Amino acid sequence: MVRNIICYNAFQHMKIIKNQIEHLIGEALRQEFPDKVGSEIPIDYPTEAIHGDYACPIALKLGGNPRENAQKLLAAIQKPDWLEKIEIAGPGFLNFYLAPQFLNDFLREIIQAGEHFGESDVFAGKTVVTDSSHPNVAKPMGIHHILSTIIGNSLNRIFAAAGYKVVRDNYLGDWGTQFGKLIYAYREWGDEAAVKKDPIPELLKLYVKFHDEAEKDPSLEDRGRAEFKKLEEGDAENRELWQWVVDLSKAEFEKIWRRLDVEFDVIHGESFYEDKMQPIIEEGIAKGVFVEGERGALIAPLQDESMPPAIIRKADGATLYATRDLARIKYWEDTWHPDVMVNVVDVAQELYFRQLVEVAQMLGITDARNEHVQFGRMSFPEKKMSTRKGNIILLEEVIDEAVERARAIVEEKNPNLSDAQKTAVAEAVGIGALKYAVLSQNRTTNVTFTWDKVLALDGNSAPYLQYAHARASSILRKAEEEDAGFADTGAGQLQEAASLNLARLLPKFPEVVARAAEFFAPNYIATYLFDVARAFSAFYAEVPVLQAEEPERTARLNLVKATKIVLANGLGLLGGVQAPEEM
RNA sequence: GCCCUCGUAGUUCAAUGGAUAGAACGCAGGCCUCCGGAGCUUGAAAUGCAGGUUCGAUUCCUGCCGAGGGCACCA
Repeated sequence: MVRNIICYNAFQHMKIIKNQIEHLIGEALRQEFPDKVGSEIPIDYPTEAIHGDYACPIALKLGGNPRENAQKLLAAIQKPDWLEKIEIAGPGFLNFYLAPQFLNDFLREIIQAGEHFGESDVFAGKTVVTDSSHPNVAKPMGIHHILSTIIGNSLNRIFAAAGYKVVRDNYLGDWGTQFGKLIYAYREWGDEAAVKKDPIPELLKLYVKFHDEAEKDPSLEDRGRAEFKKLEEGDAENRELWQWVVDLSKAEFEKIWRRLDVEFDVIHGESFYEDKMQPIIEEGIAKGVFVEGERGALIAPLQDESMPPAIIRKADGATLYATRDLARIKYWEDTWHPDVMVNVVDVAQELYFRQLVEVAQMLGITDARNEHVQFGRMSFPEKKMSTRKGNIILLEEVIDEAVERARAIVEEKNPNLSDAQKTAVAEAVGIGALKYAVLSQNRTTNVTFTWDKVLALDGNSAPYLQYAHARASSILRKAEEEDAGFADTGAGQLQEAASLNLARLLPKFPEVVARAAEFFAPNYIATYLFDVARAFSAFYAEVPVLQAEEPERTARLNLVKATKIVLANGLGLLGGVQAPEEM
C-alpha cells in the first residue's frame, strides 16, 4: 500500500525516503527492462551499516546475470544529491548510501516539523474505524484487557500519523444473557448501598454468587435467561436496573482509560445495536443467506467446508454476538464508509471473525477491508504475584504496582527531584514500562506475564528510551542557559561515526510509522526507537556536545534536538508513553 | 477427530525470501580528570527433527515431534 504513493512538493518530497528510492529504481527499470515494469521493487534495510541505508535485490530477480542487471540499472539511475553513492555488492544488490550533508540538513527539517515529525500522508483520504478495549460491563477490567486497550490505542495514534481519518469506537460488552443473570442475582441477593459504594466488585460478587448457586440449582440458568429476555423486550424495571449498572461501570472504566491516556470518539456498546438487528435478520432470510438449522436456530452456512455455520439467532429467538456484530458492521459502513474496519481482539476469536466476515460478504453489507487485529494469549506463571479478586488480576492493581516500583527507583536514582516531580515521573515511567512491554513484542506472540518483564526498567524498555530523552533534554537545557539565541549558520558538520550512525536513523522515522500502520504492528516503532536510543547513548558517551568547538557544537546540538523529537514523538505513538524532561 | 497459530542463545523476545540470525535479562571481563552510570564497552551462547522449492529459507511447501487456541445456539 505504501508503494507508488509519491509526493512531489518540497517537504513532502523527502518525507518517505524509501519511496524515493523505489521511484529511482522504477524509472531505471522502465528504461532498461521495460517488460519488467510493474514488478515489485523490494527495498531492504541492510543489517550491516557498511551495506548502506537502503538495499534493493531486484537485480537478482530479473533473470539473466544479476550483476549485469545491476550494472544496467545503476547506469540508468540519476543519482540525486541526497545520496552519497549507490554501489553494487555481493550477488547483485544495489546499495544506497544517504549523504552526510543530507543527514545534516535533514536535522533542521526534523526540528522545524517538531511534534509533527513522523506524520505522513501515505493513507491520506482513507478512513479507518477501530474497536478496542471493549471491557464487559459489571465486571472489572482485568489484566487481559490491557492488550486490546493498549494495542488499540497505539494503532489509533499510528493510523492518524500515517494520514488516516480515524474513528475510535469501543464495542462495550453491555448486552447479553449475563445481564439477565445479574438482574436476577441483584433482586435475590443484592444490596443497593453496597453496590453504589463499590460498584464493580459488588456486582462481580453477585455474578459469581449466581454461578455458584446455579451449580446447585440449574433452574437458575433458565431464570437468568428469562430476565434477559424481559430486558430485551423492553421491560421497564429491568431496563432501569441495566442502565444503572452500565453507568456505574462506565464511570469506573473512564478512570482507567484516563490514566492510560486512552480516548474514544464513540462508545457504542452491544446494546446500541439492539434495534438494528431485525433488519439484518430479515435481509439475510430474504437473500437466502440465513436458513433454519438444527433445533430451529437461524444459521448461515458457509462456503468453506472447514468452517461450521455461523449461528445468527438461537432457537428460542434470542440474538447472539454474531447478530449484533453484523449490525455493527452495517452501522459502521453506513455511518463512516470506512476503507478499513479494525477489531482488536484476542486470537481465540479468529474462527469467529472469519465466519463473521464471510457472512458480511455474503450479505453484501460492506466492501471495506475487515481486519481482525489479533493478539496472543496471556499466561501467568507467577500465580501468587497478585491478590486475586474474583479470579481476576485487576488492571488497576497492575498499574499501581508498576507506578510503585518506578517510584522506588526514582527515590533511589534522583532523590533531588521535588515530591510532585517524583510522583509525575513514577507515573510516566511505570505506565510507560507497562505500555512498552505490551507494544514492543510481536502482537501475535503469546504473552507470558511476569512482573520483571512487564515492569522492566532497564534494557529494552520504556525507561531506557525515556532516559535517553531526559539526557538529551538535559543537554539542551544547559545549552539554552549558556547561549540563548545562538544562530545556526549551517556550517557545522557531523563527522564522527557515532554521530552519523545516529543521524542516519532519524530520517527513517516517518516510513517506520507508515509501515507500522500498514501491518498493524506497533512493535516496528518500538524496535526502531530502541535502535535510536542505543545510537544516542553511544553518541552521548563518545562525542562531547556542550564542550565542542563551533561550528561542530551547533551541528551536534541539532542532532540532540532532532533525536529528542523522534524519541518523544515515537513514544507518543506507542500509546502515549510520556517523555519526561527529567527523571 | 478436524481446523488455526506457534517452536530461535540458559530465560524473555526480534528479524518485509536476502548479505556475518539481532537485542534484553542473566553470566564472565573493562569504563566515572567530560554534557545524568536508569549509562557505555568486550566476550561466551540459538533457528525442534527430516525432506523439498530457490541463486539464496528462521521465513514458503510436505511429514514427524512438542506447545497454545478454536470447532451449533457463550462473548
